Amino acid sequence: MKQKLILVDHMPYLVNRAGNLVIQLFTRDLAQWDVTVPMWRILAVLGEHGPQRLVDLALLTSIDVSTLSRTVGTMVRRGFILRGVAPANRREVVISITAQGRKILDKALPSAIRYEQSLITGLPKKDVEAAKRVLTAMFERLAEQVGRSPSMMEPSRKSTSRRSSKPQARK
Amino acid sequence: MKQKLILVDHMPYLVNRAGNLVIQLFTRDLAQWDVTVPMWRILAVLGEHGPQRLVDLALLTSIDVSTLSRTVGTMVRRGFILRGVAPANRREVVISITAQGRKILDKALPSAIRYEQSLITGLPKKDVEAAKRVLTAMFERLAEQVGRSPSMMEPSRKSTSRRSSKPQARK
DNA sequence: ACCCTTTCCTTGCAAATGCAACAGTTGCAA
DNA sequence: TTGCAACTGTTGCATTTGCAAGGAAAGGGT
Repeated sequence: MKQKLILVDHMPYLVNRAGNLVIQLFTRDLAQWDVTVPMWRILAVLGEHGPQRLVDLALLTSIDVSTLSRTVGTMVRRGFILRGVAPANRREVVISITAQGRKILDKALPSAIRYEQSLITGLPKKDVEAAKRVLTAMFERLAEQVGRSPSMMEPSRKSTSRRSSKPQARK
Repeated sequence: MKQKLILVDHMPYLVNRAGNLVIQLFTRDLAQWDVTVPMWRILAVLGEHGPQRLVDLALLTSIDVSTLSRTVGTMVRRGFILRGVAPANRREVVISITAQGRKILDKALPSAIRYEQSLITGLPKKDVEAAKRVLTAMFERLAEQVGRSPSMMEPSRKSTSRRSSKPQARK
């Protein structure tokens, strides 16, 4: 029997297309403060949790470490944040928000809240809550899996011939 | 008074991070068929709705037309789909699935369904349904707005002086 | 019939992004 | 102490992706 699949009812599709659009418009929204979404997230996290190492920032913002490294660079240059070295561990970098960064954060924050509102107003509160639960659950579930192919870091085994299950698909 | 914002409760963040991860793992999953996510969507849509013009395909898959054009190119080269010219309107391109494409679709389809299952099993059905409603609603709401600066896709209103509020943010 | 506008697709291009490779540190066990 | 393994961050690089420009075709009014 031939199975069927309705794309507009397929969770992966729904989540991804919504996610893309959400980012896209939020980006525009933030543009008025001359801030990108990654920057915004960094500021928000620093404001919420205080100074962070790069790795932790990566976890808290869901931004790749390499991307983060670069973004942090430009933010430092702009005076939004500081990049210091941890005294106890010289390989660690400690990112903290500056007064100027805080100012930007405070200006952009209402905008972010308004944006979220614009997304969910009119929808049943119950549904929105449920959606948040589902999204969080899915994310956690996936985050757990995500480390299982790209570069495996399993127990003792080290740099063996890492199998390449690259998403690659030839042109 | 200083407002606060908990990132992990912020809908834009939740949707986007989930969306990114969902795509990422789905990409890996599809790699075994040597198919990318955009390709998968194209196949799924063609299988569900039959032959389509490029523009319509763009709407149905939420893929940018330019990206679509290229992806279609590689898929044609691989024999998954056909790109013909509409007899009635020579500027229109009509994309249709081939037997080989159908075969790929049929092979990848169970994988897609399984993947969706892996995302939502264990979660309350009510919540999942609610999540789908919310995601759809948000998307539609955003899609309506998205045409207000970049390149609008509404059938009715024509192209006026599209103002450019680029997401640009200097380095 | 002609011109101007709109539609549809393709292509150029630049920004974003994720992975791999690297280099500097630290931790730990022999 | 020495040496290897793990951790942290940066950079190179290739891929992806969305916007803008371009060109061909169709529509519509005069």
